[in-house]
Amino acid sequence: MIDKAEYENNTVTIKHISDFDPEAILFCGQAFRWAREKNLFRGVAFKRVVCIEMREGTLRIFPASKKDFEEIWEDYFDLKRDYKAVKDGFSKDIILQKGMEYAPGMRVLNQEPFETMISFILSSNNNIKRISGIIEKLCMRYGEKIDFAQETYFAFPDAASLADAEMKDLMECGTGYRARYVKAAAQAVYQGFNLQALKKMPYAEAKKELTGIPGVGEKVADCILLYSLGFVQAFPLDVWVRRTIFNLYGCSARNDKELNNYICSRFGEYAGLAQQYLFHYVRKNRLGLRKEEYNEKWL
DNA sequence: ACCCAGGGTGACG
DNA sequence: CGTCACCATGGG
Repeated sequence: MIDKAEYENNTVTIKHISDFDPEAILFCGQAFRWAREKNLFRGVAFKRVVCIEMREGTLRIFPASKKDFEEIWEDYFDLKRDYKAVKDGFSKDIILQKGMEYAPGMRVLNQEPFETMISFILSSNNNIKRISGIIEKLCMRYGEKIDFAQETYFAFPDAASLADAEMKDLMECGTGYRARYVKAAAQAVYQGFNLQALKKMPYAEAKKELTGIPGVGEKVADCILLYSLGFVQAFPLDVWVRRTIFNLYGCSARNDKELNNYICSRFGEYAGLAQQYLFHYVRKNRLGLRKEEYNEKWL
């Protein structure tokens, strides 16, 4: 848990925060709209620009009022969750232990559902650097202007503006063959598909609803569920995590059903958080590319 | 010239 | 149900 927050000069200050590593949290591939300037991290979310700074165990969030913190950032940064307890539950897993050791301050954000949906539709068969670039161009073309510190930023576009977008313009942003998915998904939301309502459904049902949207398959659905709808059991299976499960864990599942059972029984109700430690760890260290590599390199 | 990147879709068996 | 070519685009 965290110490009580203090509010002063439009800045929220939280002392003695142990499980919070901005670099890991913001650049592990779950969010795409953060930038770093030395020790300062600046991001755009909820149509605002916000900065965070970690110094000697103290986290500062600004500009942010008490109201902003309680209504937005406390949940966005998942500050109500006890990550120590979560990590204790994972401590018997020797591979996961390495992941938690590599980034003890990893957290899973709770982002805006529509932004998360579009962002991960764009992630398919793509890489993180390029995804960020595409999203930035979409924001510049379709997002609301935000003036902050003598500079102009752009909010993530709402469903209406992307639903009305011309394919040619979407392509110019670099979306490639995913342009039609972006437009169709935005149209679905604009015409009433209620992302927030998924929060109240069981995991399987919410996932089924999401996979009905063009460009959203199993993996992207799990990303939306985990990163924006509070389903911490959702376990996005990308190429890295898949390699990890088979090459490092030695899973021998023959199909998706067996694989899901393996993950569920192995990682439990917080599987999605485990996934985040694993993904960051193996991707940054380029582990699990082939069988037995883990043992060769680390044991 | 190839291969890969936080995959999804549609066709085919 | 499982497999597979194809899909834009940029970087190695």
